[in-house]
Amino acid sequence: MNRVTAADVAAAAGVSRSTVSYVLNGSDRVRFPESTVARVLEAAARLNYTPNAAASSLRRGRSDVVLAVLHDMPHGTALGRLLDELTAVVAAQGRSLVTWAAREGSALADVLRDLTPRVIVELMPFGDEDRATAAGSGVPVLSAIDALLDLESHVGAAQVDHLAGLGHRRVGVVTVDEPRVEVFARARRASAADALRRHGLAAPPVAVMGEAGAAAADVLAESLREWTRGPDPVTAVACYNDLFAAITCAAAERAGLSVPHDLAVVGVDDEPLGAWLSPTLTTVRVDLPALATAIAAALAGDARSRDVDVIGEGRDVALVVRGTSGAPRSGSVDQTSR
Amino acid sequence: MNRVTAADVAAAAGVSRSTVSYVLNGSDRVRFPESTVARVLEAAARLNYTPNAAASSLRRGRSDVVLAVLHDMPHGTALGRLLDELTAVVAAQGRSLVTWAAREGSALADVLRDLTPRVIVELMPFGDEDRATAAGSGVPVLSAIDALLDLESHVGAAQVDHLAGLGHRRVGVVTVDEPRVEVFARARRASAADALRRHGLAAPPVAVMGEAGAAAADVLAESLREWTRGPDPVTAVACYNDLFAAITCAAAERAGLSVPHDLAVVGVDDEPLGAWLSPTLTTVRVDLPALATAIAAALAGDARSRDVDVIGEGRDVALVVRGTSGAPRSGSVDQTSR
DNA sequence: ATGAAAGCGCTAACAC
DNA sequence: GTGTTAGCGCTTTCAT
Repeated sequence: MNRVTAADVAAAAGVSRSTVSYVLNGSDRVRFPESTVARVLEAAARLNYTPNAAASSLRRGRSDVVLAVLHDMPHGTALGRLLDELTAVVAAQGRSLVTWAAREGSALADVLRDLTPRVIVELMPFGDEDRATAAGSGVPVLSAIDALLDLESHVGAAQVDHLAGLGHRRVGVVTVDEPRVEVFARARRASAADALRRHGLAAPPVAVMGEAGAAAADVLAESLREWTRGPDPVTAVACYNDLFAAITCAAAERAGLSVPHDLAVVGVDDEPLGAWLSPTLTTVRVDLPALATAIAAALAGDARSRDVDVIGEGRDVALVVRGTSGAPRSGSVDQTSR
Repeated sequence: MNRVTAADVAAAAGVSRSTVSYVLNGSDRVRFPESTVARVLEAAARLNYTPNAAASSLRRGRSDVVLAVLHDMPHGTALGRLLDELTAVVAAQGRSLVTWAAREGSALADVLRDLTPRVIVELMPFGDEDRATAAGSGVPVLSAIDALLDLESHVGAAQVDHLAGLGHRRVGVVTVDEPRVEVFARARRASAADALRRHGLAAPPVAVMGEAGAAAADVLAESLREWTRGPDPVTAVACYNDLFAAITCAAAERAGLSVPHDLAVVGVDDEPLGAWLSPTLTTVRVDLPALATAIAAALAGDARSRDVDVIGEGRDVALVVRGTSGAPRSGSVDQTSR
């Protein structure tokens, strides 16, 4: 099947190629009589004409493709929700959002050889090389990193506010050691630590987890035993995400701690499965649709050559209170009254 | 910043535009002296030259973009694994895989106006409209649907084989009513039913679930009570995926059934969180990397204008045996001996 | 109101 | 070996 070009449509409609272009692009500059428009439209439909995207972007000097870049980190459902929403709002702008997952060994330069997007949306922090590529390519980069970090900075706070509100005085932090999410993990635990300070509580003990493999719970159980020993035991844990919250619950059981009575656990991301753990998982849900909208708005404002930072709103973080969090058992040791 | 073109590089290197093109594309037809090559490469690097993808695909008459199409169904981590792997193998072919999520209201035609991929990979069944668009666009479609269905047809069988092997004689099925995954859900439950027949067991009672909302477990608990009533109770359940398996476990508890003693439960997808449920979730893991490789191989064979079906291999399905599955309690009622 | 014509940046056949 | 040249299909200015 030979591709149908505008010339074919023009011939079929008995007009020139430029008329076809005008009619199809609905230029405001020129108005064509109904009959001409109808003839062109009919011919285009009959021949199943699809404009050549490459020719069109070459001539216009720009494309209507928006490229969202993330990496191959096994991500939960949260990022999927963000991408779905982003796809929709970008589509509403008459552009197309496609996603590309960077991997160890694959460079942004590769995809930019095959595709010149109108703008690149940075959803995961670029490495130095990719950053240089993006900068040199002349394609504007819309970075969502600051917005994401802003959101993250409320995540740990939401966890701690909830736990402190329940009366917990010693809170531990379970974080993850994984380079690709390091920046987010750091933001989450930093905001948790900040919140603890704000509540006048001690700095948290931190357990840094590697792979979420089978041994993870044993390792963590050891930390929990240590944290809960002594006169001033940890009674609550703020976890990096729901997966590690689930592991923490399993670790608690192995350490002989009952959740939530001996230990309250709070995750992040509101994974669907978390609602069906027993006890059901208390978690922090981030409002990704709102972030998608913010990104889309920045996109509409059309970052020229300078990067644009989306400013997320702090309240786009909501606690989902379920079974793994409750008040500490009969007050802390240092509260002898009552 | 004005875009650097091949002409700029040519001027800087003191050669013609075609030489630049030849050198950069490494044509086999012509061989240039080291010095020329070096000069061109140096100039390109120094000017930070990026070829214009649109011009290049326009001229070549094709692009090196592969477009993977799926829909906005909230998918688990399994599909993410598939996409990551696919991105990698496609990159190894010197092409770029980008992903586009179709949504209610957004059409494939929209993205094809902004992007002309070399081939479209159909990961979720197209609707009639998108199928027509794809066909009319002249872009070959590589459908992974048949391969996915082939895989699915082994999923239910793997669940049932495991359960029958443990001695279960009455097995129920929990499936989902969601148009976007209907074809896969049907394949899973059909293969479970087939397997039961093969084992000489009765056709399964089927619970069709809607949303995985809070009420889901109550609804399902009612079904479980019914199934386990009477002389020939259901002792095991094959679930659509891990989420519904978790809901089934919760429902079992509400129905006063102990998992796995009164009821064995098997999921699908090997969601990371499933390993931390209690009891830990037995599940079926599908070998997506193998599927990605198969798709990539078909891609390399370069579907001309006809669609190509990837043939998946049945053994790319593996049972992950964990805590929710065990032998039925002291044999079935009809096994009076022993 | 419509058409002719000039490229967008690149590739590749062909000439020198 | 290297340069010249002719478009790929489209948009858009400028004539008519």
